[in-house]
Amino acid sequence: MKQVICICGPTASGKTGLAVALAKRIDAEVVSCDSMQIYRGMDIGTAKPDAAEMDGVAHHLLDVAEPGEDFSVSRYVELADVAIGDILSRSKRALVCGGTGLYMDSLIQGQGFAPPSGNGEREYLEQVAEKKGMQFLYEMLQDADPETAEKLHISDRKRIIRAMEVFLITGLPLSYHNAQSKLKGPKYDADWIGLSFRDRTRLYARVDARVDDMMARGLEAEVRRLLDRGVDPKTTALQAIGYKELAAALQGKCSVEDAVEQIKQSSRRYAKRQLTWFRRNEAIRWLYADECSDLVQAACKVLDS
RNA sequence: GGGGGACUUCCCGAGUGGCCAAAGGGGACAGACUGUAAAUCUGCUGGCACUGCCUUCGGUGGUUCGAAUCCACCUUCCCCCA
Repeated sequence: MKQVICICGPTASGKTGLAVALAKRIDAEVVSCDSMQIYRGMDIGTAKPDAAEMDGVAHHLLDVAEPGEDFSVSRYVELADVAIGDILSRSKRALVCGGTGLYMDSLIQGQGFAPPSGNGEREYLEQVAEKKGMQFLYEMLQDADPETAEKLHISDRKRIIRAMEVFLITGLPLSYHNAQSKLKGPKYDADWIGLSFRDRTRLYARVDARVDDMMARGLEAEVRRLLDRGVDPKTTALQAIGYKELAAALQGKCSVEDAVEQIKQSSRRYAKRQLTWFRRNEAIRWLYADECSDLVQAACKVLDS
């Protein structure tokens, strides 16, 4: 099985720096695993590494889509598979690094995804939800896929719609697809390294400081550029933290100062959610930046063990 | 110096005699998550020996069977007149 290294953890924990340093040490290339760094023109707010930070280490899966373009986990997995294949074919090691847990897990597990709709199934389901209400839609799912329905809360509109969509498109329940996918087992043999802080307040302080830094480096102008270019504020890319808040400020909905506070808070909560996601992965060997003086060495130790 | 107003659980903020450990919102914390994921959804938030008890609504002292709610005085803050 193909061998990869995964570096994950909450935002602002220092993943990028560790990945670059480790890559240089073990002759690896980095495969970014970040749902927002894929967009071109979104650099400051996504903390996308620049040439200096990359320090000569090749990075993949950055700038592969236009803001406004549809993107998804399955597309990410496709592209990342290609990138990893390419890296390994050149006898280098692949270092998957990022904070988008769903993308990373899907990639490593080789998660199969139901085919795209295309026939208006989602639109139809949106309408059902609108006109008949969630209770009705939820009952539809209970009939179609009781197993999934049981796991979902009735307020979980997005997932209920998706589960029903899969059923309408394939005629089979989502739970069945997932079970099938699981049977195949993981696609990669991954060494998992998690990077975090033992003291959460330290992590949050870093998050806040980084937001101030982003503002100092021109995040506001970056957001304005996207809006001027005609990128729809409702698009997925502009739902990114830092972008949605400043877009609102630029549209006069709040002050820039308020937006900045909002960004810090959203970022902290995001970090918290990432921690929740990764914590359930028992394969992760955690490194704590606030109690480890040489993270690269610690990471190498994990890889050797 | 005189007059008026405010002080509620981490924050904002409801509550004007029992149905109040105290609405609602925020934050924090915890969890979920499989083609929008930096998105979306859920739970929880005084203490405990927890179908009950204890401590809490600026402080002290009263009234009352019973007070966050009424009275007196005091602290702090705000506004107005001087």
